Amino acid sequence: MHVDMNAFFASVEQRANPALRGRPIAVTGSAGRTVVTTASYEARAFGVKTGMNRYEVKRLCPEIIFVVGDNRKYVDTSIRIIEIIKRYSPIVEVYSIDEAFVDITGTSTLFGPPVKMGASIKREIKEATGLTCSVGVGPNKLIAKLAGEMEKPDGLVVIEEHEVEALLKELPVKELWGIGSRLSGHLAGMGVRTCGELAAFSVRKLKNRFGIVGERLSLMGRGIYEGAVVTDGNPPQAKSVGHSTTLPRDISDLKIINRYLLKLSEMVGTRARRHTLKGRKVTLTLRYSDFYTFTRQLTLSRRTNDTHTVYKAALRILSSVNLRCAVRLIGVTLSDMESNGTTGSGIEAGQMELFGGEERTEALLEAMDSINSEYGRFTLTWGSLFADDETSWVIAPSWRPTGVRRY
DNA sequence: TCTGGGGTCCTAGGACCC
DNA sequence: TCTGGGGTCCTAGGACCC
Repeated sequence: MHVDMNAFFASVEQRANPALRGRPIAVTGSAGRTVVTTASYEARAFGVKTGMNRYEVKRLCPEIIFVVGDNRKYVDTSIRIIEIIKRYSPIVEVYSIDEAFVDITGTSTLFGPPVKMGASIKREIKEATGLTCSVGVGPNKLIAKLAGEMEKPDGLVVIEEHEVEALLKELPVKELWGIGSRLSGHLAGMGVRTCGELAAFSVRKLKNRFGIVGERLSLMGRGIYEGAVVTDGNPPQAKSVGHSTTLPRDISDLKIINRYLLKLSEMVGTRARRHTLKGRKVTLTLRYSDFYTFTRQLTLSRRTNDTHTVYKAALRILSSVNLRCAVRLIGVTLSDMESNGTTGSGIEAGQMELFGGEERTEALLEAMDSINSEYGRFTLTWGSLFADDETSWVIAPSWRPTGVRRY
């Protein structure tokens, strides 16, 4: 079963503020250069979509109401919804803040057939939060997800195994979860437009063209999908932790860029430490004013989650880049993670501080983290960040209230 | 005053080693 | 009568997702 909240952020805002109900609203971040994270159904009627900037939206829908997103509200709501879902099955994959897969194989003796169970979940969520969702049921995650997409908002669709083939026959491949615009474009170039055509197409040719993905594509065309519903581990293991930000304006001044690097490194370090994760690879992402985006990566000698070790690595990478023009976006990511452990500065032996520098660093970061977790982030921070200008903290729809991306 | 932010997985080429 | 074959690690980029 797939449970997908309808226009989640926008619906939460409309619940919280009656003046927004029935009106076209768009939830955005707070920064000047922001985009729509969710549009209400009233706004969607005008063609407003996720990812649009303010000007596009305004052009399509002059009466649009922009609402700056409020992460706290979405997280609280999401947690309540997940609690409800978990009453129906222990196997719940929290796929994003507003979406979950549930393995309901064998729950029918407890909750009746899927239709009944789906209706019951929908009712409980509605009662607890006032929000609607779309529920899809199928023989696997791919089909359940597809079923969920078929009726929005407030849908409930069950697809039986024997219905799959007929259903997919004329369905454009792009509608399948995992086939995006690029893949569907390539497939179209090969004369494959529908799932039926995909299923009938030569597996050998697909493999030649797409490698490992080709084989999966062929199965997907037939509605076959092996991926299991994976309950979040405890603790869940993140593969990478990163933060990036689009600057209020394009910047060439290295001093300012460095300050952002420190800030981003601190955010990455804090989050990694909270999950007791350490990483060996530091990636710097830059986007130029012309939107050209690229990454540069560096492997450390030891894993770390220390803010300054990450920061120094990011600085080192930056110094190896010849900036071609002004920078629009900066990102820092820590990857190649391993759980366990404390802070560990991971600096080279030659630079190793004497007299327990590492322990001091750890103690310092621990103290900072605990203060900031109690009083809010950046309550206590590095002196060079004092001059910082406003930055927005947008929540991504993929952000998870629990598990890997928990703050 | 165009175009956010957080992830995962896969590929491909080069360095280096035996 | 040119220059194998196996492997690992590292980096960069691209596709996909919400």
